[in-house]
Amino acid sequence: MNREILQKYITSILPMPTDKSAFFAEQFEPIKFSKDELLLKENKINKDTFVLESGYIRSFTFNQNDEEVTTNIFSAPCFVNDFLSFFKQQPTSENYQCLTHCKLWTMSYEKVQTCFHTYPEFREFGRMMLVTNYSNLHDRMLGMVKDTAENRYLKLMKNHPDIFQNVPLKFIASYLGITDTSLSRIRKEIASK
Amino acid sequence: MNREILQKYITSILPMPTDKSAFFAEQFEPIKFSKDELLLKENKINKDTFVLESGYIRSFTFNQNDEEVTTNIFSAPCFVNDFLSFFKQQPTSENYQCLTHCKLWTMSYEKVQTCFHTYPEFREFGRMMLVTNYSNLHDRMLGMVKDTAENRYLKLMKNHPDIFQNVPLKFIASYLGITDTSLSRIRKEIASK
DNA sequence: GTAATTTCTTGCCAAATGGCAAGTATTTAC
DNA sequence: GTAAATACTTGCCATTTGGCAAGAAATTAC
Repeated sequence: MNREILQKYITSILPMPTDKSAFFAEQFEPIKFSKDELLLKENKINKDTFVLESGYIRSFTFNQNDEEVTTNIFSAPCFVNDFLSFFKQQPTSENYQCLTHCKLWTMSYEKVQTCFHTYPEFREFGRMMLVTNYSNLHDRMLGMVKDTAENRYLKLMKNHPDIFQNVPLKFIASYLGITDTSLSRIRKEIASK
Repeated sequence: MNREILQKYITSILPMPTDKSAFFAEQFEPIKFSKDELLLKENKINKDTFVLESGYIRSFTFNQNDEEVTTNIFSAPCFVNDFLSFFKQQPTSENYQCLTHCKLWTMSYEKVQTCFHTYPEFREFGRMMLVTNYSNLHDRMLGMVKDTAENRYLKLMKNHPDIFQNVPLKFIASYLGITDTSLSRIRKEIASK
């Protein structure tokens, strides 16, 4: 595992002096998960925050017909958390599942709180992390309202081509809000052009 | 205008002693907008944060065909902000338009920063505000992926029946990710049951 | 390496949603 | 109060997406 990747990711969220980012990166602990392991289970509390260094994770829940729905796909580097569950220390309603072997950095809720209280820059960092994640989610929401399924597919393909090499299409389809059958047809249609 | 409403709303986001919430409520200034006025314009920076006391606001942008798309509908009490534009002080890509006469409470970016630096509880409040808004957006996202258009309509009807009395259906339809024609048919279908 | 499992594609048809245009209802402007 | 503008509904038909099932392709387990 490579703590410099973590440090660089921290700086990408909030630019700061190297010694600061290095110190904050020091506060995380490395952890590895195997494929198919669950990082977080529904009805449990998200007690640790995670930063993904390498690998792929999805979150999923169930619809009215008890079918799995993939709600998010995480590709490194990024935070992997249910923010509501983590910051309010209340149960989550989703499952977080590793789709590949995963390397992560983790920090306990208590330690995060301590850092918030102790280091002003860490607070700024935390705030920017939330704002960035809010903004990403907002953009995804806009896509759901503005774009066709085909355009959502094309955007994901453009921004995260790596996901298509590492995550089964059925999960990607669900994440895009369509069925795997439809995604297969959209791909066929695009390929024929 | 009624500052107690603001104070109560602050407490609903993060429970705190009355004197604290009263003090924070004091930091906001009242402001009123007429119907159709723009609170925030695309390409401008979101320089003030707003809390809506009464009235209805929508945010909108444009799709590839230059058609307006309603991205959010705000009903009191709630924060009305482009968080990315506000916290990063960078231009927004959306327009925020009053759909009725609106009463709001406002605080400048500089004052928010000062309060963050000065009052630990204000920081906590700001964090919870972000987490709450993230969570609401996340739930809306889940609805887009999990629910049919009809179910999204029914949920909105259940959780915010007041919106249907105050916001034109064409904006609601767009917000739900469908056309006004489809919404009209869904309503007809439901009424016939 | 082979069998079993999972994933992906495709054909058939159904259901949901959209586009357009006309007509009705409601709201706004003066 | 009346005319104009806006919002909403509806019919007709097209397009998109879904459901199911069968088969092909790829991956996994042993």
